[in-house]
Amino acid sequence: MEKESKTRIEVKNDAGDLAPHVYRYIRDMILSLQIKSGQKIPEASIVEQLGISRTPVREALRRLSNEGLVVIHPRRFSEVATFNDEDIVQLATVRISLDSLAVRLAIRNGSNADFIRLRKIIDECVEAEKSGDVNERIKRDLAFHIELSKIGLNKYLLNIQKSLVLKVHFFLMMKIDENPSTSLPDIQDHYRIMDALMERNETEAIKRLRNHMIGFYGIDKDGEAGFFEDSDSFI
Amino acid sequence: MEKESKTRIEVKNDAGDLAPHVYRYIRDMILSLQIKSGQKIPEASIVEQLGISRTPVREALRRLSNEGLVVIHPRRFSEVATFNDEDIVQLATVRISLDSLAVRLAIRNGSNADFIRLRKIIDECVEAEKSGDVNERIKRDLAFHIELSKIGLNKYLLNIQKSLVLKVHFFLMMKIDENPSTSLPDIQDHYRIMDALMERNETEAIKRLRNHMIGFYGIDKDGEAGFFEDSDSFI
DNA sequence: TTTATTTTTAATGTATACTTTTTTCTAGAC
DNA sequence: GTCTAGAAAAAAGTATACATTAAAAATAAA
Repeated sequence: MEKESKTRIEVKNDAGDLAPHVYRYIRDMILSLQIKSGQKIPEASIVEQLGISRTPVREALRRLSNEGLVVIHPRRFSEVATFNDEDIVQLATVRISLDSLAVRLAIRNGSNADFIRLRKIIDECVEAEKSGDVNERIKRDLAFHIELSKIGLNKYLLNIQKSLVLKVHFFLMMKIDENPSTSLPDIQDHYRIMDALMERNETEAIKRLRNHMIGFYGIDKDGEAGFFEDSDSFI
Repeated sequence: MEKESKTRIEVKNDAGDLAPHVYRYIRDMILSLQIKSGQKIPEASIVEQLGISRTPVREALRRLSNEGLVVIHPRRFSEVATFNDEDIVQLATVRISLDSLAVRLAIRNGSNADFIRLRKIIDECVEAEKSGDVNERIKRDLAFHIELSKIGLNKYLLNIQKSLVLKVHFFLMMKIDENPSTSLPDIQDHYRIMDALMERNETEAIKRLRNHMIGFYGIDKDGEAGFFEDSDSFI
């Protein structure tokens, strides 16, 4: 009761804009594994937790569905999406293509100041790892990839990357929850990519980026991303 | 009055699912230029046209906003999105990366039957061009790229491509509306890409695909800024 | 005539009421 | 004991009512 009314007040603070709040609320519940894969998300439960009406809740759920974090079964229920290993390979496959593009664009459009900002994000990721905050560790890891796309100044690329990264974030949190000793992508790789970026060495940056992702996602030559070996040919 | 009730009945036919109908209704209004770039889309106008309530209309508008065909100004109004040449260069830049990936995946996962289906789509596009149906001509042209992604069996790639192609569709319709003599992408290129696909010649297929898109959109080989300035080939 | 202020209006955001469908629970048959 | 049928409940889809805000209009002041 006490908690409910508190939340209500907080959400109501900048009313007229409930849906984005609810969106973040549910999204963060999912990313922090307070609701897990396959678990139902009844509109009523969110309504009751936030003390608002169904309208903005439905809007938030639809948006999350669009982003693939929630699956809506019409007239039945909404549930947290499930990602299997095949899904993640598919995600990674697209990400490798787009991150490669991001590197190219970043080298063309990025200033040294941009790259220094990028390096700072890696530093923060290292900090998070030291402190043991896994969620923050993952967030900063992925923030590197997002920032890289930002530097490229292509809004469509950036939007797509955000949407993909959101799902990867959830997947990694899940994996770690299942098995706390799950290894994460090697942060040091990011520094290596950075070095190539600052030298404006596109080929090398892309090569390191691909190794980084292919290595982590375990995509072998027979897997989908095996193609990426000889592909500095395109674009 | 008469028209209103007719539409209402039609929409109500499979009620319980109004939002998707409304989504398609507004989307097709936009793609067919019945509502043009920058024009406002008051919820009330759709409500009145379809004889339904605001709820599913709002849902449809939000979805269109997610897909970038509509811009929602909170508490003010929704309008049809505007795409300038820079936007289209950015879109095309991402598409080239993703279509290249699509070619790789298609060669890896596609059967001969898949490619025959693909060729049929090109044939239909040629038909549409002969018949002078510009909308169908564009639709079939883009259907080729969508089908190519479908063959690759990567759902994330496919979703992204659909979303990008939707915007390109609108942009091309707009350009043709502004200047009816606007040239469209060369259909024959699709046959050339097809040939390489059937030979499972990845390098050649990608090369032809890139030439196809770069040629039309006037993007330089670095995947960066376009050259609309000096190319009257483009619009 | 112009500009500032107030009022009105029109539009969106939110809450609630109503409808329809799906699920759950229970009673009865086998 | 389980299976089926029907009633009851729960949940989502839709419609409508209400609240809030921003634009437009109207009025007042300079």
